[in-house]
Amino acid sequence: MKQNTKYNIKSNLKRLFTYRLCLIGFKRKGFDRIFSHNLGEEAGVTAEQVRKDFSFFKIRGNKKGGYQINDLLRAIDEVFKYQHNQHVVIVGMGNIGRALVQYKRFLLRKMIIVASFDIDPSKQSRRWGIPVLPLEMLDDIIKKFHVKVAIIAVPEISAQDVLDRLIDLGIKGFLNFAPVMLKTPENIIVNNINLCDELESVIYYTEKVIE
Amino acid sequence: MKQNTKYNIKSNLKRLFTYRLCLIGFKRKGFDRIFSHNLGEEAGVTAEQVRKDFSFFKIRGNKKGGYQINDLLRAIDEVFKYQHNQHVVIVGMGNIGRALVQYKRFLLRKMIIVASFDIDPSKQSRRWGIPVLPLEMLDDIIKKFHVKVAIIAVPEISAQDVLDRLIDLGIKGFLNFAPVMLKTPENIIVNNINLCDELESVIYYTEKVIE
DNA sequence: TTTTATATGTGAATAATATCACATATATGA
DNA sequence: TCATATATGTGATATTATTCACATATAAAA
Repeated sequence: MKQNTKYNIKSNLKRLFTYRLCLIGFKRKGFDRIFSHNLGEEAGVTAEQVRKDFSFFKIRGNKKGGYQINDLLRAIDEVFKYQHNQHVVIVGMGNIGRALVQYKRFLLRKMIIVASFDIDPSKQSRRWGIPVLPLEMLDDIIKKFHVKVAIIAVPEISAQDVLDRLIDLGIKGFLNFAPVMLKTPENIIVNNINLCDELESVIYYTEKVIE
Repeated sequence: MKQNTKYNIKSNLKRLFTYRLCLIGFKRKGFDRIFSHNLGEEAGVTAEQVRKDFSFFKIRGNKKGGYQINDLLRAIDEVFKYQHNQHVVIVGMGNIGRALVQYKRFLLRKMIIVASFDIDPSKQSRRWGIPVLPLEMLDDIIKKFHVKVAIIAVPEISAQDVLDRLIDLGIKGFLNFAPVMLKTPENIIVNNINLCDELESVIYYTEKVIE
């Protein structure tokens, strides 16, 4: 299995996120135990799929007794190495960037946006809770907070430049909102989110179902 | 192939988006013809994959001559039925909602956010270009603009209620940013975007590569 | 015009993923 | 405590997705 730039989140990992979401829902409803059957139904997969996935990630339940929800959540957190906080920087303070720095949920999962960056001096204030800094300060911040992951929310025209620069400064993983295929060396992870594509595919399938 | 709620974008459709992105890039660089080999390299897949995908979507090239980029782009647009504008509503004017209504790129793909909605009366102004309306007006707008697709950007606690209400009003497809598994009847499409999951999976793979 | 080199398009082969089926362990109730 | 019903965990099987391999068409060159 080649670890490469051109890269999709493995579907079993994706399902693990879904399971977590479902488990949190079940917990909220007062359950503390769950069976693969219930979880599968909620997550939209078969019970066997759930068990196979758990098996893959070395998560084990009790024969006949199912799974303790708290155990499962802890085990899933374990997969994501939840012990320590993760520092993240974000480059580009446009619409998307501003939304993300204010997105509180990252904190609940111990992902901390330590600073944001923009070339536009007029944006360089503390208006949005965390500092908006000039790109010259990337090096300092990345070193100071041991940042390994960055969010790219710049216009597509400058995305490749920003990426190259961040890789030089030691960033290994990217969440990219710019609609371009970024070129990277081996062992650099880029997860692209293309909002247009996401909306468009909804429209595509909606029309497919309707007709 | 069961069309269901619990639902992932087919990977060949996803690749079609990637191809488009690459093609736009090639075009910008001055190319007007492309071979499956080039496109595959750029998109991070094999040339055979490119051809199989095109074949699946009934997109055909010229033996020996490759593909005209403009033809390809037109054919891809055809897959997405690009002739007419698509009206979309968005519910929830928090961080994410506000970013999306200002996101210009939707327009380039003829996806038009015709109105946004929020229960908070203090948000009900025209501050962000399009009107922010109370939810009571959903029915009017959906009828007036023949809306079939909605973006849900409300807190998770109210997402299911909003979804149910929108389904009642005839919405068939959803782009959902609330981190919950929404329950829907058959033939309703929900595409979930979970920003925490996306960032977290970058971190996951980044740590995997590093170690 | 004819030749030739080369890119497409697609069945066949392979690989990856998901489901089935059942042996095993154990929670539950008698 | 013991019997039993039932949920897990996982090899075997089926399905789906990708790659291989090559016949075919044709753009480009002679």
